[in-house]
Amino acid sequence: MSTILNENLIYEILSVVEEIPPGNVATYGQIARLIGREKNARLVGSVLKRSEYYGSYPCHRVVNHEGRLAPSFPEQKELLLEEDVPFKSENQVDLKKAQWEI
DNA sequence: CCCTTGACACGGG
DNA sequence: ACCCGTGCCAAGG
Repeated sequence: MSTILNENLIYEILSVVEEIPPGNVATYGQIARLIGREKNARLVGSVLKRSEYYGSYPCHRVVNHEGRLAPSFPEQKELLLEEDVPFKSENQVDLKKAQWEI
């Protein structure tokens, strides 16, 4: 009963992440808005941090509102480059070109 | 129940 | 571009 919120959140967040097309990225805030929780961007991050526990999701396609990559996720850059995601600088995605448009 | 954490966001300087 | 303060809120201790 009391864990339903947690489970719903994880499900909603991961099902949005799953829909990000290859070659595009979404921001934490964008995902939060898409699930109707605009102010919960930090929560999106903490779910993705342990997303491996829930299965295989393209969590490398999620960056912050500046296009910066996630700390403690060294493989992220290579995974994005493999999909030809455009970078603006060494560790910053070009959001103008790469952000997922709904 | 209170306190701290945090893969965030946003506005200022 | 960088650093800082503030707001945010579920989760974990």
